[in-house]
Amino acid sequence: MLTVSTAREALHKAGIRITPQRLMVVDVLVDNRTHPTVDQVYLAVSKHYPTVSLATIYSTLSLLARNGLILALHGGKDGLRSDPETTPHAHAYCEQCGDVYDVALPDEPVWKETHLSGFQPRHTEISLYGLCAHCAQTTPQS
Amino acid sequence: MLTVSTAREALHKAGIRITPQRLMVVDVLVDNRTHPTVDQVYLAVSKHYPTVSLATIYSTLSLLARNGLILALHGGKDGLRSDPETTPHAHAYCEQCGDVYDVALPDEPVWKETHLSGFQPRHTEISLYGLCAHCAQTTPQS
DNA sequence: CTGTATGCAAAGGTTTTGCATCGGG
DNA sequence: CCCGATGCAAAACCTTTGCATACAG
Repeated sequence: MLTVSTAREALHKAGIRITPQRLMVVDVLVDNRTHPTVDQVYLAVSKHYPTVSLATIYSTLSLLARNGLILALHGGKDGLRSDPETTPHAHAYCEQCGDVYDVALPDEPVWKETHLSGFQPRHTEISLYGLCAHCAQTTPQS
Repeated sequence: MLTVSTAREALHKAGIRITPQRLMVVDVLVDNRTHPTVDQVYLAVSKHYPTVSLATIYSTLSLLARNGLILALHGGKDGLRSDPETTPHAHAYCEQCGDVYDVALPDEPVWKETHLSGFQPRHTEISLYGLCAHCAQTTPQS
């Protein structure tokens, strides 16, 4: 799980500059299980650092993702979301309310190595689309 | 696997009008294993139906997806792609050349029912990001 | 000091929308 | 015939880019 010190360390080791903006983005994501959109991260950082720009948020998120510190989620329709939990798990997107939930995976690998035919995966994204428990009640059947 | 007649039947059963544009989109996707982007579908349909509009392609693809006739893939960076093969399988996106490959899955379900905590999945998308066999050679390591 | 990161604004690309017209059932 | 589908264009949206300035190391 992401922490400010591990992020500091990892970025330093990769020869990447530690800036207050980057630390602020990390700080917003630490222990954050809400899978925030880029805009939500931007707003949260803005509160403590009002002059930050959206472009910096994008660049920082992609930097953190490239260095394996966070995951980039492409499932929803609100654009990119971020997840500080990088251990394997799936994400459930509610098509009604838009919320995103974590879903645990079995320990066995999901796909067969022999079926990759030479493809070398770097990261995986498993997305479930449907209705969350709450919306399934209020919207019985579509 | 999608065919023109199954599509006709399914749309008719759902009380949805059969239009030449819609049939043309289906026709482009039948037996198509290239995971075409929206634009590629548009161009292919345009060849036989020059007055078709991009908006119609979007609406038709979303219609077919809503009715379970095709899958919508959100993995790549070229926007939405379509897949007429709706049985469970994963997709491998090459970050170098952008090509999309099919990956077979084991027969066992991927996630634990008990971990869905009430979420009702309607469809699933499993995306692998990395380098395809060809690009892995030419671009040894990043 | 030096070169990278930032902020700003503008551009880029994809997808959606509004509305008049067309045409399938 | 009628209501949904289409085509067109504009709008909305998310994300990237270019460039001058600021600042981390």
